[in-house]
Amino acid sequence: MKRVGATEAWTGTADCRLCAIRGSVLFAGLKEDDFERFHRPIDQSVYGAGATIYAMGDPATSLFTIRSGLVKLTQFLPDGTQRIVRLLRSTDLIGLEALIDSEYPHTATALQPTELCRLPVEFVRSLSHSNAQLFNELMARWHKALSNADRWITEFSTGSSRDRVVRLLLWLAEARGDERCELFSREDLGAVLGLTTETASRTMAELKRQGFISEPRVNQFLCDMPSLRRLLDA
Amino acid sequence: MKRVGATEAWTGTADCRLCAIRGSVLFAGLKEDDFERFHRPIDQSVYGAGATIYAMGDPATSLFTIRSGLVKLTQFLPDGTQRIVRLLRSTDLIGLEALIDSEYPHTATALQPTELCRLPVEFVRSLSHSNAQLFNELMARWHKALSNADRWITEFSTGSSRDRVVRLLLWLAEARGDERCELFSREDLGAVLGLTTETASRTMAELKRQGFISEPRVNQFLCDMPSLRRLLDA
DNA sequence: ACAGCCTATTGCGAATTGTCATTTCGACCG
DNA sequence: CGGTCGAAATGACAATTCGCAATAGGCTGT
Repeated sequence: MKRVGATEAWTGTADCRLCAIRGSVLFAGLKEDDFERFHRPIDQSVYGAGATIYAMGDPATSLFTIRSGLVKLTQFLPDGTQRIVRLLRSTDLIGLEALIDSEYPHTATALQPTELCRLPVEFVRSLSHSNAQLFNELMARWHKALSNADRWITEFSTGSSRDRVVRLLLWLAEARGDERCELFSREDLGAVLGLTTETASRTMAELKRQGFISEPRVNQFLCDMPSLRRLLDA
Repeated sequence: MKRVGATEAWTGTADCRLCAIRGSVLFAGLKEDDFERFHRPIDQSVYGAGATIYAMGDPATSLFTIRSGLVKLTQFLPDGTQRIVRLLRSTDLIGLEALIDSEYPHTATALQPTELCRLPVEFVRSLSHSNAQLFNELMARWHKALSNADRWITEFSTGSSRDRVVRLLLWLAEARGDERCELFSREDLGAVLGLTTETASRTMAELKRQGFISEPRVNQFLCDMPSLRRLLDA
C-alpha cells in the first residue's frame, strides 16, 4: 500500500459566507444571520492521497464537507475482508452517521489530495433544530446517501465482473459530466465491485484491448460511452 | 410466480393512542396532544403474501409502518435483472423516500401476510416540522436504513455463496432473537444475495446435509448459531 | 386418488472468477 | 544510467458459480 502523501494539514479557518461552493453544500440554505451564530470557526484541512480522515470505531465528533478531491468509505468484516461502500466527491458530506452514532461505522480515506471542512457534530445538531432549511438539507443528504447505497447494491454488486466495471466507469464519467474518469488502483476497484484485484485488472485490460476505453494519462481513462452502454444490454 | 393471496384489504382506521406497538413506531415520541391534531384517520390494511404494496415509479404518496409481517424492497436494472435491497419487519417503516422523491424508487412486496398503517406523506412532513421528537425519530430511521444498506453490501454481497447464506441466516435469527428463521423462496434468497436461484438452493441443501440447519416446519429453519458463526471464520 | 402446477433439488458441462506465481511496466532515487 | 520498488498485467490451474435440463416433492382443486 502506497502511503505517499498520507498526510493531513490544517490550512486555516473557513469563511462560509465567501465559500466558492456554498451554493451546493450543507449550509446552502443558511442566511447571513445564521452565520453570525458560528462561535467556533470551521476548520479547513488538506489530506494527501492515502491519508485516513477517520477510522471505523473512532469517536464520531465531526462531519466533513468535501471541497475537492475524492474519498472512499470502507467497511470491514470480522474475517478481515473489506469493501468500499461509498465514493464521495466535491460538495458531498461524509460522517453523517456522527449525528446518531457515537463511533464512525466506516473508515474514510482520501484517494486523491482532498480538501475538507470540518463541522463539529454538536454544531450541526443544534443548528438543525433551529433551522428548518438545514433540516431539509440534512434529510436530503440522508436520502442521497441511501439511494447511492441502493445503487451500489444493484449496480456494483450484481452481474458479471465486466458489467460491474462498465457500470462503475459510466457512473464516474457521468458524475464528472464528460467522458473522462479519474480512476484509482485496481485494488480499490476490486474493493468497490466485490472482485479480486486480479479480476479487476484483467477486466480493465480487456476493455482497453477492445477499444472501449483508453488511458491518455496514467489513471485517467477516456470512455466510449455509447459503446459501453451498449455492452450492458447484451 | 405464485400469486396466492396477492390481495389487499382495508381493515379499518387506527387509533394510534391504543397502538400495541406504539412504543416502537415512528410516532413513539408524540404526546397525546399531537394525536389530537390528526384530522384524517390513519388507514390500516392487510396484504396477502405476494401482494404489491407499491411499485417502482408509482407516485410516492405515503409512508407505511409495518405492524406485522415481512416486506421486500426490490430494485430493477434496465436489463431486467433485479435485486432485493431491503427486508423489513414489524415496527419498520417503508417508503421513507416519499419524503423527498416524487416516485418510489423500489417495488415493495409482502412476503408474508402483512399488516400496514398508511401515513400520508404530507401528514408526516408537516408534523415533522412542528415536532422535534418526530424529527429525531425520522433521522434515526434514515440512519438505520443506511446502515442496513451498508450491511447489505458488506455482508450479503461479498464473499462466497456459503458465507453470504450463513450471514443472512444469522441476521434473520438474531433479528428474531432466537435460533429460528422464517425463510422465503430460494428465488428471493438468491435475489437478496446476488446469486442464482440454483446456487441459493444448493447452498441451503448443503447446509442442511451438514447439520448446520434443520427445517422442522416448511420454510422455518432452526440454526445451529455457534457452528454457523464458526463457519465464517474459516 | 389423481392431474396440474409451482417450487426445490440435483446432475452436468460450460463459463467465470479466484489463487498463486511470474513477468512487465513505470516512477523514483542515487 | 542502472537499480529498486510497487502496482499492473498475465499465465496456469483450481474452485466456484452459472445455465440448462431433468427429477422430485408439495399443495390445490376436482
